[in-house]
Amino acid sequence: MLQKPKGTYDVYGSYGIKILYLENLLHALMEKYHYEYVRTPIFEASELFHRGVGETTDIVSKETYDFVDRGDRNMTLRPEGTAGVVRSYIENKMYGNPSQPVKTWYIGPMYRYERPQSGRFREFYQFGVEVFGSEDPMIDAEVISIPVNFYRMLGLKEIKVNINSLGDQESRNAYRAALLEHFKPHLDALCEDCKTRYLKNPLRILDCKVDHDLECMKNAPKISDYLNETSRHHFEKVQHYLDALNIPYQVNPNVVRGLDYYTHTVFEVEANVQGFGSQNVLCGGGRYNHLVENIGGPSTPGVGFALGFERLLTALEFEQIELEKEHLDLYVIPMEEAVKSYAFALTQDLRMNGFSVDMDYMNRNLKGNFKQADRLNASYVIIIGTTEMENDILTIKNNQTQEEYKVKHEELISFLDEHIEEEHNE
RNA sequence: GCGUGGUUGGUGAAGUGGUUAACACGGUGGAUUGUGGUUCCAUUAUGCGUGGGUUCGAUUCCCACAUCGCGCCCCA
Repeated sequence: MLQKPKGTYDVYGSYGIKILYLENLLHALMEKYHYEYVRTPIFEASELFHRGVGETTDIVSKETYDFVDRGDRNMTLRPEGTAGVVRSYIENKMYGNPSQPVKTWYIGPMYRYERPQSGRFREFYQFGVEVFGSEDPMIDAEVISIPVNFYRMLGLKEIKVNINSLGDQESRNAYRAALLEHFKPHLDALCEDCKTRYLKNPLRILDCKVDHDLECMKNAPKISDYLNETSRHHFEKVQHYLDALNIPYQVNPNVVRGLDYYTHTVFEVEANVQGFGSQNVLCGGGRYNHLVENIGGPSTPGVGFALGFERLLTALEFEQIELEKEHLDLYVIPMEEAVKSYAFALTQDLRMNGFSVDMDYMNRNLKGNFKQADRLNASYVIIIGTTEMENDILTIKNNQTQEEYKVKHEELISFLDEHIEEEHNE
């Protein structure tokens, strides 16, 4: 038996209904926020993902899906959305748009060569947002508000917003130096991973789960003490605007995010779901004022975030939140061979009039057909026998109340408009 | 990449070195119920992840591989 590749999954059945529901919800939400849709290639020149990300590059490249195409070009399946959108922003000269800032959203599959784990796949779907061209802290708050509102709409109650500021380049460098200085005498006490982090990415030591309780972790220097005037001011404004939106948050100095390109605001949204394990961060993002420049564009500030679908759906499951159910307006039952084409044509006609309609294709008996109608969660059932066909009068039954009606064929649409409209309004 | 536990039908699963792979749900057909959602009957895996080995014989033992789960690394 051929199997799907490791770390991938098929979408079908009820999972498909959920995914489409989430996507439609996000689509509608983005229209309200007035962001524009962008779609970039699933593969890009490898170089794109290896630039602007700083010194963790060697690690990052090991976790991407790389391949050489027939023209000997090094290509990489995108591991995230930001780089591609930034590339597109530069290449299409969106910085020249008369309308600024440029606010974009995207949705699609991403690829990382990692060991699959709970809520983590090699092919996974992300939704994200990137805003270019404004340094206003209000934009930071707006971007944070998007996942918060989205999760609220879904009914996730136990969410926690953690924010932090890494400051501008100057602040960040000063802080980094202070961290190195602080941990130097304690190096022996740190775990092996943290020793590596000390060399590669000292900020991430603060994130460590193993050394969490060490004394030298607790009294480590705080980024807030190293923010210069501009950075401090920006961060205060972000909080001010979040307050204005009534979004609860927590300033958490340990939120540092993985990559080096972040400046000023960084944030994560966690789900505090029972039994959800270590993978409880639902989304993350921040401001990147130098990324566009690093990738070869004009100096342009940016803010963005991304959220994963897989982990979100796991969280919704844990919280037992039900999304859309399968629903059908009408189920058509032909009672015998002779009326099948009549029933078939009726089905088609009703579909073109805006109803969701299905019918029996299995030659089931009446009992089996009612069962099928229940399975499909049909609101109404139309039973067609020879009598119905000859008189052109249809037997239609409300599947919940079991009320039965006889309706002339030509009056069917207005009958349904009336009755099914009611259902939708309930 | 490292460690660890799984892999039996449409689903949840029990089980054993030797030909009936339990039970439940679901599916289909039939009977009964005035046109279904009740009850009853029948039927539903020549098959136990893949490949090799041990054996007279393996779904059951051993090895390898694949894959899923959990933890670690990493998390853009």
